[in-house]
Amino acid sequence: MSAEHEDYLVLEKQLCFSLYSASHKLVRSYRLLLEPLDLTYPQYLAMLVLWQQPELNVKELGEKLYLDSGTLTPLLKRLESKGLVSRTRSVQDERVVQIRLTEQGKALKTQASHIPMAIFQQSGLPLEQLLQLKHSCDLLFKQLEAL
Amino acid sequence: MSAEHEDYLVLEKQLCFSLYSASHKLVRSYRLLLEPLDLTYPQYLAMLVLWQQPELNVKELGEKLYLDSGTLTPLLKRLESKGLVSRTRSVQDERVVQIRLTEQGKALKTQASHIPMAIFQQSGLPLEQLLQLKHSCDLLFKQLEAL
DNA sequence: CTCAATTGAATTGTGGGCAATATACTTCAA
DNA sequence: TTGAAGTATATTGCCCACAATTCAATTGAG
Repeated sequence: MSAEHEDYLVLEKQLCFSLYSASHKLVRSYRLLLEPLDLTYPQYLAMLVLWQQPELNVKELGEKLYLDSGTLTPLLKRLESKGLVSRTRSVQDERVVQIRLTEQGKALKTQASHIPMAIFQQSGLPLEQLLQLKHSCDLLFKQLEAL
Repeated sequence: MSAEHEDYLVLEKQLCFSLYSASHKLVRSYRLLLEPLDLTYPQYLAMLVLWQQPELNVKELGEKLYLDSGTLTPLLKRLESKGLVSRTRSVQDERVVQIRLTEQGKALKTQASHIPMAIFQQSGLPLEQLLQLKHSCDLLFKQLEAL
């Protein structure tokens, strides 16, 4: 192993660890904000999609969130048990499960409206830097996707 | 709820989701590279620390990785069962568990030496942008930490 | 010196992620 | 029309993440 390569095996120098840690820290920051809504961060992400499109199936939701049914099925069952969504098999194609926002689920949007701004303020970073960070993350995602 | 605030409740506009998705995608990208080493990404992170500092206790490791004993104890037991580390209670203070790299654990570093470069190439982004991304992630982490 | 407070690790319980597999349903071509 | 291939969801099993709790060991104030 060359000394040159060895240098890269240092935790503090790795972008990946920074991204990994920042992502977990962010999820932890959401925890307090989401506690009053009784949602976890992945559940909140699912609700974000449903607030835009109140009815879609598991596959469509998975494509938006980049998550598979092994993750979504139990998550959606938990949302269902809280009365926020309904899960019903499609009549046309019985393989498909339609997810629908309930009235209670729709109502929750009001309580969530302050969250994006709250997180923005907690980040303490200028908007421009956050937008650039988002852009780089999106680009990185697409590059790794393409492989 | 103002329409202004409502606009922010859109998945695609959220930095947090971009960061979250990029982080998961990155971990998935490591999976193939780490498979020959029989390591998961969090296990690889622990090994990175140990390759720099072959002996430290659980608390010290947790401080470096921002993980607690609830995560590390089972992870370290798995590394132990693979013969990569040893776990022994300190004689001076029996509350402390010392983690030590085994010879096999040290030897694994050679097989890992190409990984940082491989990931860099897979990212397809210029070094400068990656460094800037890392810097923003580190800054975001510190800001959220400070609350 | 003693006992209350603190500390380090482990355990428990809940909730993601995700690969692999299973199952039921649908489609399509021979 | 039938059987093979493809599709949508669910299940299982393993691993991480973390809050809350427990427990033993240590420390320190009085």
